[in-house]
Amino acid sequence: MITLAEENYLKAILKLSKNSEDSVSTNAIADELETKASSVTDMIKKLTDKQLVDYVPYRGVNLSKPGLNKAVEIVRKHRLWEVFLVTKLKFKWDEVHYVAEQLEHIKSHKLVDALDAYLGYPQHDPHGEPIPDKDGQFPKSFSKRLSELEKGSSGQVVGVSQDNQSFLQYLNSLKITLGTSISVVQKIDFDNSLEITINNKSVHISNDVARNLLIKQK
Amino acid sequence: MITLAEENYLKAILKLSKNSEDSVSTNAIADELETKASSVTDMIKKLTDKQLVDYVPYRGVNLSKPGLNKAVEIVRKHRLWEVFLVTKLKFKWDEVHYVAEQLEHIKSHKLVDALDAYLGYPQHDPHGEPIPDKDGQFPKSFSKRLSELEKGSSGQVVGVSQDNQSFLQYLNSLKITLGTSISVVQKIDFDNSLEITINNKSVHISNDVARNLLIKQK
DNA sequence: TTTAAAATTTAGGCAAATCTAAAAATTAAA
DNA sequence: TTTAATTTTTAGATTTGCCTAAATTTTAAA
Repeated sequence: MITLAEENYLKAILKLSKNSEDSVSTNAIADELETKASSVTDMIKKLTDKQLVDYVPYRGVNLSKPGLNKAVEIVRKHRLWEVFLVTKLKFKWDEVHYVAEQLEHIKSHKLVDALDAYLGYPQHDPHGEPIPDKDGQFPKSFSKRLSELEKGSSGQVVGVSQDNQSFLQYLNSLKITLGTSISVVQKIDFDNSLEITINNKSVHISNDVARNLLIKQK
Repeated sequence: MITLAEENYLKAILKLSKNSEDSVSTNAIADELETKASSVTDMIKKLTDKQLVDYVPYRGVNLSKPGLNKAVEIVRKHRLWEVFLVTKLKFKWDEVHYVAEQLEHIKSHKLVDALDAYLGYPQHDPHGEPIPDKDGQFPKSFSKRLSELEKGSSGQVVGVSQDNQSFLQYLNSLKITLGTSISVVQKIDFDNSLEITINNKSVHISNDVARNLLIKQK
């Protein structure tokens, strides 16, 4: 049996793996889970024993095949529940994260598949993030990060790659939501920040924000 | 904060309280939760410290006001989720218990209330058990236990007061489900078992079964 | 009412998941 | 390339929830 704490570690390692090719460091996991590096080392040993990760001391961890499957399954559950909360229970897109964090740990394959069917096999969650299918396959994406767009180009927001509440609330304050049209007016080399236009209004955003906005170009 | 284990204890104590007026004994809780009496004593001390139960050593426990509220809230969540699973996700009435046991611990008042509204404020779960409202009030019941019916009287099954899988599967095998008409042909004093008629077929059932079948008389 | 049986609590331990402080290994800087 | 800073691991504790075995209290039986 895999414990709740173990599931959270697997999910964190998956998330951090997506940021780079390298192995995931102990400190990065500690930051992500708001815990101490020594606790992470302890847990990684347990996950190694269960063959859910591959681990070289001082060199970081990678998810094993079964570990990756498990992590993807948790992401699938999290995002399906988010769809449920927004489309059926009328939650706002910045209110769902905390509850989905709990619901993602409910154990029942039948439940997940029934929920998926009930929701009409959605491919994206309310933040535009892709939902893996029953076999762990992610839908193909045609979006780019806003930070990757050239000066002068434009497109529509189709998702975010981070769903914490403060980020989403900041987007709300900028009047950025799914479907918003954005054009890149200026790219500032110094700090990789951007001057963009939203509804004919000019706004300056940091690279941190631009990197987490997914854009589909026409 | 109240832990998962504590919630399960409160729920067990509430369930056992309904069987009699007396305080709930350590052993009864141990049986209900399939744990040891010594573990129960430990936990009861913690619940006493948190003022969720009143406890007299060697004499048993009772839920305090806040403990009762908490327990009723858990029952409410359990039963609402059961309704969701059966009416929306098309689970069978004997498949929902295990999943609802997990879902009942999800923490979010907004979620419970939104779910309640989404389901149309149901008053009974798929087993016919009453669902307390937001304020913890149970709907009035007009049903009796089958074991309380007189010889010769009859009525319809409107619920069960136990939802474990083996019981529900036994009912299925007897072709007893919600709405089934039952008449009491004979009451056997010796063991309080019953001779009953279901769809013109005569069946013998134990008191254990009769006590957990809720009947509405015409 | 004394004694035997049953129920309950206490004592001492264990595993999971966390922590702090100290030691070891790696990386970066002089 | 040696040293200093940073990262990671180890050692030793703590809390929660559970266990077994022994002691205590209550209940039932003789």
